[in-house]
Amino acid sequence: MLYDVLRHVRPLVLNSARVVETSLRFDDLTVGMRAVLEVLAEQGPLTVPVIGDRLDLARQGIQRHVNDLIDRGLAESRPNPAHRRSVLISTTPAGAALFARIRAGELARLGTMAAECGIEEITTALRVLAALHRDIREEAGRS
Amino acid sequence: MLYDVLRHVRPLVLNSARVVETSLRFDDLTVGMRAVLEVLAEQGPLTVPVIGDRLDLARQGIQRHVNDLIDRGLAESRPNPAHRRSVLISTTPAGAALFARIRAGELARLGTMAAECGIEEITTALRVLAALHRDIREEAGRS
DNA sequence: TCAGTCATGACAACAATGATGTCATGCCGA
DNA sequence: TCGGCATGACATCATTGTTGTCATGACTGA
Repeated sequence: MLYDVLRHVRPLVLNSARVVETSLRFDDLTVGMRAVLEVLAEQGPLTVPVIGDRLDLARQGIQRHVNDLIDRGLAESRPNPAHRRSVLISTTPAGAALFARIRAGELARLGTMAAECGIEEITTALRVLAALHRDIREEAGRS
Repeated sequence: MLYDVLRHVRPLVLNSARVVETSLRFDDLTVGMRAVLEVLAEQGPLTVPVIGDRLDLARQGIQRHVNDLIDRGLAESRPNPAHRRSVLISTTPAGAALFARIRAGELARLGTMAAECGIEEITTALRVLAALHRDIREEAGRS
């Protein structure tokens, strides 16, 4: 049963990435940059390794996305009072505004989907996914 | 709410791919080859374009995985009675046996996960994911 | 204080994979 | 029969996750 859940999520991620990507292309963004922008917009200034933890990705790849965002003026680095080398990354006003617009568009599209599912069903799905994610994440960490 | 579902599935896919990949590395397989092998093992002989439809991927990429599988003796092509050029791809006995072993291992690992979720909750999650997948797939197809 | 260890940024190389384009050829419907 | 389409085969490219390296700052324990 969980096996069928996992079988569904891969094409789901693929297709949602495609949908998101076509919208993003207009703004010259990639899905990776969008993911980093989301974390920055929601969780305030963070260091690159911390962003990697949030997204379950290595810091090296995050660094690329952050550099790309800075090049586009969507993110900026500020001094980290707790660490001289490890700077804090945050969105610029332009980056925050862009991500707000992107998310609004995505929410509008999502609003029409899975219409037959009630809020309690979606909540249940979210809980199952969170539990599965937690345990698979732990299993992945063992390697 | 659906937004939070989508936010969970991406790292979930990433981490499950990592877990699966470490097991697969032992057999010199990639996740792409494993995905094709799964479709072949479950849905009998199929043409390359049909496999692509099942996985929501372009036939060109599938062709690479199929060629790799054939190189390893895990899949083979047989004449297609309905089409002279478009051959049918099927698993070899070795391929079927390998995938059965792989899946057994994966199921064993999955058995310990999301233990606090009941069968009806997982069923609900599956239904929500299927509905979301269906609508996002349609949205992706429009581009 | 000092030495060893770790975290971090910066940079590089690589592999997997999905996207895209092309071309020749077989298939199918008008 | 002819034109459009599907298919295999081949090629190229971009994204992205992985891995390794190195210098430097931070931290910990003796």
